[in-house]
Amino acid sequence: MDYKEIDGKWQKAWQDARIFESDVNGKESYLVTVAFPYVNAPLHIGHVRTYGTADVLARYKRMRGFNVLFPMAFHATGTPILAFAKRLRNGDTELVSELKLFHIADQEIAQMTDPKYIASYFVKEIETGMHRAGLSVDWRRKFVSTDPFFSKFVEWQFGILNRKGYIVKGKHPVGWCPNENQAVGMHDTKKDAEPDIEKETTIKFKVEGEDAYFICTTFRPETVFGVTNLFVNRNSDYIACKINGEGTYYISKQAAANLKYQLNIEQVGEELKGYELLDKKCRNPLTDIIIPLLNGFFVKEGFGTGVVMSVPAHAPFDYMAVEKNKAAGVATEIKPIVVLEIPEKEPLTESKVADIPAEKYIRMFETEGSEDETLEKATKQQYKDESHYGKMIIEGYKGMSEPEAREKISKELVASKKAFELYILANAPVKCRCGYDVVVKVVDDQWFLNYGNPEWKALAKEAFSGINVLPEKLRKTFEAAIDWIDLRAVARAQGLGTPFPLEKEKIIESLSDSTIYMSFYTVSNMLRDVEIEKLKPELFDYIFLGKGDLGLVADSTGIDFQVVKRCKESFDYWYRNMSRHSGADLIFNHLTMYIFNHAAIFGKANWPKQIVVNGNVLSEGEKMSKSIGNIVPLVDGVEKYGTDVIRTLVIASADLFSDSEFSEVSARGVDERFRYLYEIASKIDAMESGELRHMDYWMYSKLNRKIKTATSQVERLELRGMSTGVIYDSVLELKKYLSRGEPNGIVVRDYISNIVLMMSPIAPHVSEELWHLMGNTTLASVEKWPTPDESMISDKVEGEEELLESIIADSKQITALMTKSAKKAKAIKLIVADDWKRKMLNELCKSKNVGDLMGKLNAENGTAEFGLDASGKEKAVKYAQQLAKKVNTLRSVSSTQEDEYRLLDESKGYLSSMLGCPVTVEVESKSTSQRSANAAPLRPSIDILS
RNA sequence: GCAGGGGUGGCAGAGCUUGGCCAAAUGCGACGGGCUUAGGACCCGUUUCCUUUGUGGAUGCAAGAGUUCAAAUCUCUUCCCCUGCACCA
Repeated sequence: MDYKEIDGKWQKAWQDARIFESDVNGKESYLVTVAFPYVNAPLHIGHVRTYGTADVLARYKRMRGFNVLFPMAFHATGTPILAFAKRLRNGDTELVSELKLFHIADQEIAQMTDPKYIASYFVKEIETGMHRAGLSVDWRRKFVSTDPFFSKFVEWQFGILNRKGYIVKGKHPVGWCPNENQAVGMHDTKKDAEPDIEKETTIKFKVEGEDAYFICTTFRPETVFGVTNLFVNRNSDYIACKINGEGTYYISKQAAANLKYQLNIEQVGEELKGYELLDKKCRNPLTDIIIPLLNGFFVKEGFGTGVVMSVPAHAPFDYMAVEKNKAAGVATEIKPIVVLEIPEKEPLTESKVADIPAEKYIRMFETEGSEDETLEKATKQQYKDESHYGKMIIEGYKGMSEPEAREKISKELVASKKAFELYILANAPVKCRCGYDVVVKVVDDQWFLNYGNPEWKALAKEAFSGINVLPEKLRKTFEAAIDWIDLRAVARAQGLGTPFPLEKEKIIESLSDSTIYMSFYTVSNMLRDVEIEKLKPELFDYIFLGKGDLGLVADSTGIDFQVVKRCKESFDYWYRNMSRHSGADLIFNHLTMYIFNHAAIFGKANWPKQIVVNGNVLSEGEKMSKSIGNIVPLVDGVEKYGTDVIRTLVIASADLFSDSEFSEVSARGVDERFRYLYEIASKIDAMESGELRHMDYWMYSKLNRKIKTATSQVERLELRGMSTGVIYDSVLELKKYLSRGEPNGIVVRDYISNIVLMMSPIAPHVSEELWHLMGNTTLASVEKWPTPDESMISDKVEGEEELLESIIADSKQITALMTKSAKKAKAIKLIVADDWKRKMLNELCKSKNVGDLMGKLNAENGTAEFGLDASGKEKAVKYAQQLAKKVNTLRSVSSTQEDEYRLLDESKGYLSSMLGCPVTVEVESKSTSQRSANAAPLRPSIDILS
C-alpha cells in the first residue's frame, strides 16, 4: 500500500466525479464553513486540525444523505501581508529562512516584496495543500477577501450596521511608534510583544512654596497613605510643563516626549537635572504630611512621569531606595508607614524593623540572584499577597480588601482633582520593529463597532441561545465573551481591504470585514462575473434579506433576472442548516463577532446553528513554532507519512478541544493499523463462508455496537473516541476473532466493509482503497453511512467472551501462585454452579433482604423452593451468607447452568491452548471436586490439578 | 485580578453528564518470552503492593472534609496548572 499513489488516485477520482461540487437540489442541505486561511504562509500539519475536522463533518453528513456544501475562500485583508512585503524589502533574513523551511524557491521570494504577489502565491499554494489534504471542498466558489465583488458585499453590511447605530466614534488608546507614526500591534513589535496598555491613576503632589506639582503614576493608589517621600532619578533630565494648558508640573523630559501622544504638554522654563529637584518638599494630598524628594536608583525616566511616589512599607524597590539614602545620611528620619495588613500574620509594630512588610519580602528572596532580581520577585510576591489577602488598616477604609480600596481611593482622588487618569505601557519597554520604543497614543477620532450596545447584545444572546456549541463545555466561555465584548476599533489607517464607508481614506479592520462572509459562498460563483457597479445594496437586500421585488431589483441593477433569482434561491437553500468551525484562538474575537453580526444583519432563519471549536496540534510533544523549528509543512507530512496518517493523528488523536499530537511513533502506530486492515481485506476472497457460530455473533455484536457509538460520537465530533473504536479497537477485535479458528468470510467482509465506511470521513483515501480492494465499484465517500442492527447487539454473547477472558485470567493467576511453590498445573477442571444458586442470587439481588432469605432457608422445607432437598440446607445457607456480604453489589444473571456449561464445553480447546494444559468442564451437582461448592454463577470454580 | 478550562497509573490519555461489572479503556514506554544470523518489524505475556489451591485482600484517580450501603464519578474547602483579557490576524 503506497500512500502517495492512493492519495493521488482517489483525489483525482473524486475530482473527476465532481462529488464535492454541490448545488441546490431536492435533498436537505448542510453547509460546513471554516475560518478561511490568511494568505501569508503555506499550510502546515497544524492547519489540518481545523480544516480536517470540518471536512470530517462534511464527509459524514454527505454519507448521511445530506446535500453538503463545503466551500473555501482566502483572507488577505489587513496589515500582515503589507508587513510581510516590507520585511522582505528590508532584507529580513529571519523571514527568508522561514520561507525556505517551506521550500519556497528563491525567485518566488524575490517577488514577494509585492503584497499582491504574496497573496496570489499563497492562494495557489494553500489551495494545492488543501487538495492534498483530501478536503472535500467545492472550489468553484472560492474568492479572496480583497476581491472587489466581495468588498461590495462588505460595504452593504456596514451600511446596515451604520443605519442600526452600531458604529460610533470616540477616543481610544493605542500602542504607537513615534518614529513610523503609526499604530503598532503585536505583529509590529520585536519579539511579538503585545503592547499592554493600562489605565492608571496619576496623583498630584503639591510642591511647598511653589505653585507647582510633581505627578506620579501608580498601580497602587491605595498606598498613597503610606507615601513617605517621592523619588526622582538624580541623573535624568526633568522639565516643568503645562499640561493641557494648565498648571505647572515637573516630569522627566523623556516622559514629556512619551506623554505628548495623550496629553497636551508645553514646556515652561529651563531643563533641570534630577539632583536639582532634591531640595524640594511636597505635600501628600491625602495626609497633608510634608515629604522630601530623594534619589531613586531604580527610577526610569521613560516610565510613567519619571517621578515615583515612595511607599517603603509596601514596595521593595522603594524600601531599598530609602535605605540607600539613609545609609548616605539623607532623610534618616523616614519611617515606613503600613497601610494594609495580611490577617493571621503577626501584627506589625514600629519597634521591630524586620516586620516592615516590604523588608520581609526582600528577605524572602534575598538569595535569588542580583539585587534587581530580588526586588523584582519580592515586589511581585508582595503585590500578589496583599492584593489577595490584604486588609486596609487606614481610618475610613479599615477592613477593605486591597482591590476594593484601590478602586475607591482612585475614584475619590480623581473626583477631587487630586489625581487624573493616564494610560501607560505596563510592559514597557516594548520595541517597534524599527527599533523605537512604543508609546501610548490616544486617538480621538476612532471609529468603533459598538458591541456594547445593549440592544445588539440582547440580540446576540438570543442568537446564541439557538446555537449548538461543540464541545458543549465551551458554552459558558461564549456567554462570557458575548458579555465582555465592547467597543471594537473598526477602521484602520492602513492595510488591505474595503474602504470604511464613513471615512473613505480608512480601511475596514480585517476581522470586522469577515464576520458574515460565509453567506457569500452561496452566491460567489454566480456573482463573480457580474460587473462591479451592478452589485448595489438593493441586490444584497433582496438576496440575503428578502427585501424588495425580484423584477425591480433586476431592473435597477441591470443584472440578469435569472442570476438574481438563482442567487436568492441558493442563499435560502444553503443558509439554514450549517456548522461553523475554527480554532480556540478565535472564540473571543471572530466567533463572537460572527454571532453579533449575524444577529444584526440576517433574519432569524439564517442565524448560526452550530459552532465547533477545536484545539491545536503539538509536534513531538511541543507547540509548533518557528523558533523550535518543529513545524511540519503539510506537503512534507503527506509525502512522508501519507495524507490519511496525518489526518488521523491530527484530527482524531485527541478530544475536540484538546491539543492533538503528531509524532513519528504515533504515525507508525496508525500506519500499522491501516496496513493490517489492508492485509485482512485482501485475504477475504480466500476465506470460506459458513453458518454463524459463537465468535461470529460476537463479531456482529461488537460491530453493531460500534456503529451505534461511533455514530453518536461523530455527531458530537468526539473523533478521538470514534477513531479509537473504529481504527484501533477493530484491529484488536479482528485479531482476537482470527485467533479463534477458521474465519467466516462473510463475517469478515461485513465487518471490514462497515469499518471502512466509518473510517472514510477521517481517512478517506485509505478507505476508498480498501473499499475497492473488496470489489466495490462505487465511491466510499458517497456511500451510505452504516446503520446499526440492534438485534445483533448481544450482551449475552459479549458477556460470554468476557467470562472466558476472566476464567483465563483467574486461572493464570492461580497457576502463577502455584509455580512459586514449585507445583505445576497438569489439568484444569471448571465446575459450573448449579441453578439453585442463580435463583437465590437473582432473588436476593431483587429484594436486597438477607433476613427474609435466611428466614426462608431456616423454615421447614425452606430449601425446596430452590430445588434442594433438606440435605442441601447447609450449603444453601453457606452460599446465602456469602451473598449477604455483598448484597448491595449483586448483579442478576440470566444464563442458566446449561448455557454456561455449553459455552465452556465448546470453548475447551481455546481455553486449553491459552492455559497450556487440558481443560475439562463439569456441573456442580455432579462434581466430586472439593472445590465444587465454590462455584458461583458466571464464576465457575477452577480446580487446578497438579 | 477577572473569566473559562483542567489536575487520573512510568508517560500520553479515556472514564466524571446518568455513583456500583473501575486496579481504571487505548496507545506509548519498560520488562520477560517467541520469531530472527543479528537488528528492526511482528506475535504472546507482565507492568501498585500483598497473597505457595488461590477466582481474594490492601492501598489508590491533586490534598482534605462531607453525602451514600457504595465515590475517580456528587457537594464543600484548599493547593496547583493552562488559556484569554482586545482593536491583532
